[in-house]
Amino acid sequence: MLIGELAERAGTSTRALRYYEAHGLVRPERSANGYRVYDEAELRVVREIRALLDVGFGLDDVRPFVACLRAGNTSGDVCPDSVTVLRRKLAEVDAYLDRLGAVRQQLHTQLTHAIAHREEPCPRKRQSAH
Amino acid sequence: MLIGELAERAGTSTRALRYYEAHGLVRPERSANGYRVYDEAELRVVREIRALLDVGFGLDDVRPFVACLRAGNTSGDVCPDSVTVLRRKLAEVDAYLDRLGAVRQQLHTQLTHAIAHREEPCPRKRQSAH
DNA sequence: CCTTGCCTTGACGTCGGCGACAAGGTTTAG
DNA sequence: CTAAACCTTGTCGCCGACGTCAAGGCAAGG
Repeated sequence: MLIGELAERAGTSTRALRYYEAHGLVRPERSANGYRVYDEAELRVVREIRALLDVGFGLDDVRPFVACLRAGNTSGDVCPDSVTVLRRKLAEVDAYLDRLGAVRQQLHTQLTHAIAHREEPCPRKRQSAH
Repeated sequence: MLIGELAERAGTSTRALRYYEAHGLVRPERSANGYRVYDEAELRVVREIRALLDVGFGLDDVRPFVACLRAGNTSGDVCPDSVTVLRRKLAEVDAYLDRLGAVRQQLHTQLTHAIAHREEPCPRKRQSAH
């Protein structure tokens, strides 16, 4: 399988695949003419990468999952390093949820307050008049 | 008041103040030697900017609030344009909360599943043996 | 031979809110 | 005179996951 086919089957771009490779997440072989050749297993790897990136992981976070798949597991999640990352990410998400909740609360307060005090008590202030 | 003092009083940097100015949010006068001179009102403006940026607003989102303050209001929230932005931002935050909630759910599922299937049923697979 | 459609390796652009540095002017205190 | 501590404009760096040319090689059909 060449890069174009893999990209399409994995729902991504050739550029992304080369990017992953440059960062050591994918290692295709090369045919005589220099083309990248991927086997079927790489399709799963790339899909794992995509899935994790879509959830907000960075490439570094993804590495353990890829290694886990390469180790022969059917899921990239089951290895200890992956679990560690999952825990950390879950904690990060929780923290972010808290922050966002607080922000939401503040915006809500601000909005209701603003609507209550529409355009302030006095319509137009003479600001520089005398 | 010069830029350094304003920066300190507003809890930000001189770099940030010049940046806001470059984007039309603050307009200091200039003294004879070319120094930026701010009056007290600008302190409130800058604090409004900071507060909104800290909540996740972009500079463009902040503009209406600044204009509202400049129009003579004690709060930057009360003008219609500000209210519009507040509504939009609230909606954005809500949408993001939903997404993050879903992500959290998925991570949680993934994590519990991973812990349940620690290192897969079969300890070590002979992958190329044979 | 030519075109079409793959593939290759660079290398710069993106988005935002600044940080950091360069090279210089001003004012004040010693 | 000089150092210190302000100020000025200008420009590059950052972070991340790519998008988007650029310039060219290779395979295959008409």
